[in-house]
Amino acid sequence: MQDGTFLSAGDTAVTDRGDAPVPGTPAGAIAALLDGTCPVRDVLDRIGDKWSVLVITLLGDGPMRFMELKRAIELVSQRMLTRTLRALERDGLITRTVFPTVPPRVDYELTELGRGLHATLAELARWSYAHRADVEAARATYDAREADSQAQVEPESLRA
Amino acid sequence: MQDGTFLSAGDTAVTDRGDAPVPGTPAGAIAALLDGTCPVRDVLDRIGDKWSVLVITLLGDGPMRFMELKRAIELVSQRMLTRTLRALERDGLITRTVFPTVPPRVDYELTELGRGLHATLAELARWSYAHRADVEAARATYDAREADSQAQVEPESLRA
DNA sequence: CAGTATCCCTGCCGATACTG
DNA sequence: CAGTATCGGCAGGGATACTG
Repeated sequence: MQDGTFLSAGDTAVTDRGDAPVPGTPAGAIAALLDGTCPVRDVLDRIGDKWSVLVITLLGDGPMRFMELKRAIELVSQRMLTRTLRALERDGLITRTVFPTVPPRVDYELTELGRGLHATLAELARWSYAHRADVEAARATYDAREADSQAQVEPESLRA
Repeated sequence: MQDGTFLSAGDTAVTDRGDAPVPGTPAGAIAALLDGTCPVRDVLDRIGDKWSVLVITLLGDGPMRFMELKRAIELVSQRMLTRTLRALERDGLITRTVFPTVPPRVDYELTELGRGLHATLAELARWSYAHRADVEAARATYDAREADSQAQVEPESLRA
């Protein structure tokens, strides 16, 4: 299974660019990525949704109960918070502890696995934050060019 | 602006867990994250979509032209490939070079910024791949528990 | 070849109401 | 408090047809 592991996520380090000429393109790995066969896709799907990263981040500072999370995020609907928590629990990233009191109390906490992802996400966040100016500048430049090319087509509306 | 930077992505390293007790919960940072004010959300949105990571990965091995990418991914629609490439270009992650030949030829290539993200994504991919078994096991366990609890409700259908 | 334009459908997600 | 159930909007993304 060490043929076309997506992003060379396998055994060797590939932090920099092309260390291998790439045979023909890892078509197998790509197919796997789309089938849901690829473990990378799983994580991508999880962090791609609107709330998971937020929850993982909040739980990075220790366990919280349902309403604590709800109030902390505040813009999330009850439905989505529940779904998000269930998905994270299913993937073994958080634990769900029910205290059979009345009213009920449920604590959510990162597992060891969850803390690992939390750390990796922090890496990504750090990169994003460090390069926020570059991205913003790139967008400004791009949008300015767009506006210019539009300006050469639209002026007729002023001559009407 | 060093109050509640999301995921502590600011100036200090936080690779491991909670190094600060967290005052009250960084409500401001969370609001910013949802407003689109947060640079982390930008990256999350980008890598959260279906094709961006794939494209960045493929371009990690050098420039490619439109049809090369299309054929490499093969399941992507023309429409979505174009949109993905435009978004990446706008964010300054790739460059688009048009050769005014006939038929036209367009090359896409990672920028310096893009190569940085490529490296960070490789980190994430490596983590995902390294822990794929844990996630799979967690899911199996979870799903088995689910099936069990269902089994105590459903049997009536067998007694009908 | 490298796109743009149009149609359409699925599923994500929010709002609301109800329950143990 | 901590959920589940149901309805509905709308954006992401695919299929197809057309263009420079």
